[in-house]
Amino acid sequence: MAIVGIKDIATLAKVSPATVSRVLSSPELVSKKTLNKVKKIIDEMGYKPNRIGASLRTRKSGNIMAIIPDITNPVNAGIIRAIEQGAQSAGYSILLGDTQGLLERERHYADLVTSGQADGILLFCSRMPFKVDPNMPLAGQIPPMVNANESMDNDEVVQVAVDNVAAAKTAVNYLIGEGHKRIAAITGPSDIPSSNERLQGYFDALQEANIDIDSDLQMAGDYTVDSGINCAEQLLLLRKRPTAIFCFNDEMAIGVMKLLKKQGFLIPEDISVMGFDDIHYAEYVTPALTTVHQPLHEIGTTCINLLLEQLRGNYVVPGKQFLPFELKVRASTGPAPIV
Amino acid sequence: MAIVGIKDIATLAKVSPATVSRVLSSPELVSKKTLNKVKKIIDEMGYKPNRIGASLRTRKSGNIMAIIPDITNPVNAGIIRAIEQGAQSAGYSILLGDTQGLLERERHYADLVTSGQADGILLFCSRMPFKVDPNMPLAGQIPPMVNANESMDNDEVVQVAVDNVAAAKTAVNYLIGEGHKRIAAITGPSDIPSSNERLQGYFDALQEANIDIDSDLQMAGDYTVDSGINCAEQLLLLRKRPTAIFCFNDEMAIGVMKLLKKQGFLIPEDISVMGFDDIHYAEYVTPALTTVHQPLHEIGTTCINLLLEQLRGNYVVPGKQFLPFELKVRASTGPAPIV
DNA sequence: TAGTTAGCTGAAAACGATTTACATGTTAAT
DNA sequence: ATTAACATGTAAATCGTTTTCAGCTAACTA
Repeated sequence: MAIVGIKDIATLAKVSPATVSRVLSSPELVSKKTLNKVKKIIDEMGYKPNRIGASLRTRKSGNIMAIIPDITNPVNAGIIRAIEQGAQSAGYSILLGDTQGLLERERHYADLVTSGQADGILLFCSRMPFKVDPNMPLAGQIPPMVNANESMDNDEVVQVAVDNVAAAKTAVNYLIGEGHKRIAAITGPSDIPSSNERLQGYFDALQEANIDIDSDLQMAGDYTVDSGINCAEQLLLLRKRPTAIFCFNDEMAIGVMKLLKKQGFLIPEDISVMGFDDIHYAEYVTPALTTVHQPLHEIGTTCINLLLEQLRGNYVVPGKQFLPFELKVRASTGPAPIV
Repeated sequence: MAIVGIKDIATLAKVSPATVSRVLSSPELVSKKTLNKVKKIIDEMGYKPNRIGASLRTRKSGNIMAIIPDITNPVNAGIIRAIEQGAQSAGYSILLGDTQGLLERERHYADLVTSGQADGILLFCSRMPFKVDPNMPLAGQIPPMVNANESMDNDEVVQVAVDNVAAAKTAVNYLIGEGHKRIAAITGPSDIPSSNERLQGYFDALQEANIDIDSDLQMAGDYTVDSGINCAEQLLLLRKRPTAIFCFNDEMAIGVMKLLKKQGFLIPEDISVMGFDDIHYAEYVTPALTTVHQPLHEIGTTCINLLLEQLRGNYVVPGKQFLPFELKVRASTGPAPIV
């Protein structure tokens, strides 16, 4: 493809390659006359500078590596979309790595930075993909990086997310406010920080309201619709059923609703269902799902901006940066049934 | 980061850089003894070859550019996921370009190939992002490319998709078989090939069944939930309402169902609703949506395989390659109401 | 023993840009 | 006329690999 190089342009324009390079990257150093002459030739020949050559010299690839556990998850897709926009308008391209939760693949993709293919990392997982010496300050040991959504257990990392503890607490408080006392929680996998944080919020809310914690009401799901169904089944089998079910994501809430409807339960008259994430479809299931809204676009732009800032060589203060969540009350929750 | 280079390894191992390179890429050319010695040093030093340097020399970037109109569309996300898997196991990384339907951005991303950043293109849009001379054979004018889903109007391009005409025809035939005679169609944007193909299938089915085509029953949506709602509103205002509504994607079908339920219509007793795509959530709306299933994973793997084949330098026969669709009959469709 | 051959290895030239250091030419000031 | 300052342009080094070509050694053949 790239049959025409900077030397060809230089020859045709009767200048040196250096001048052509300057025309492209620092035009203010070139006289108007030569500038136009060279630009014209570049246009005529349809010359596109070879980025690889430039990268080698400048040690910048112009790429950003995004490492995501699952791109089909609408939460991730929404964030990625915003990120991609921000990256593109700063002249960066996004390298996408879908890891399916495998550490091995997280490492593989992280290595692309080490090997010069990318200049920074957006990490949507909770594990550190680089070998680091815990006794040394982290800065300097890893490339520019922002950790999003699933937060890493490391204060020195720049992190962006919703305050899962507070968000879950808000959700449960709302249910308590509706008179619910037996509130079940369907969690995500126990090794996922977001799930544990939400569980913490759930505990906090119950404790503050002096409601006893009943471990029968905590079910471990895995963020899939099917696991929502399974957990709901278990909950319905209990002698003392919950009057509300708080699912740690919308997918599981959808599963729960599916089962409840199948068994003839009325939502929310018999049992209230609360989700988390506010995915696009939450609004369109029946009844519309009450859930905690995550500001996907804002998360995305915050991530990319924090990363770009680092790439510009500026200091970014590490630690968690929380973005505002919002409780979306819809039709799947209501007052606790009167016994 | 990449503080240690091939020369450092060479020096440490007391061999030449050439030998180190051979250890990495053609170990069979190196004696066992040197091989082990060099490998050990590489390991110790945690050396990762700089891909940019290698790319410059080999003229291969190891990247594949995927150009998608919208990553938040579950259909695209599903396909991308399969693609990403296939690419990674062949040693390629995916560069993601979300264009939001803008030709300008399609071009921008396509240029990444021209500038050496990527070796091939996966194109999910229907416009040719390269300047081509229509009088010359296409091969040789463009880089390795596969066009997916939204088919380009060009026989010389390698294309992968579901046969939209046949799929839509199957869907409508099913409705006709259920006794429907007034079948509405809510299309996508008129400049999107997939929508026009589905419309063709709709026409074909009606014609074969000798059902008059009523242009009042064709509404132009834009593949969003809201447009489904709007179009459905228009349809309900008609003097002679349809007994079935065929939406050209599931999103719009979800919108239609939302409005129908709000207005108190029974689905499918009063009006049947049919979707297209079979997105994950189609199964979980109420009533579960009858729709045409697209084999996302298969589309993805076929795409990437056809591209990899080209990247290996092998000839791939151009033209459309159809993948099998499947009509998923669920609860949103049923027999036409008796008048 | 000399001549091949096979198997390894190293030196050096790419790849395509950027950038530093320097040269040239022009203008203005002394 | 001399010099300084500035504008503009050039040559050459550089980035980190791969790969060609040639050279060396050791083993094999005649």
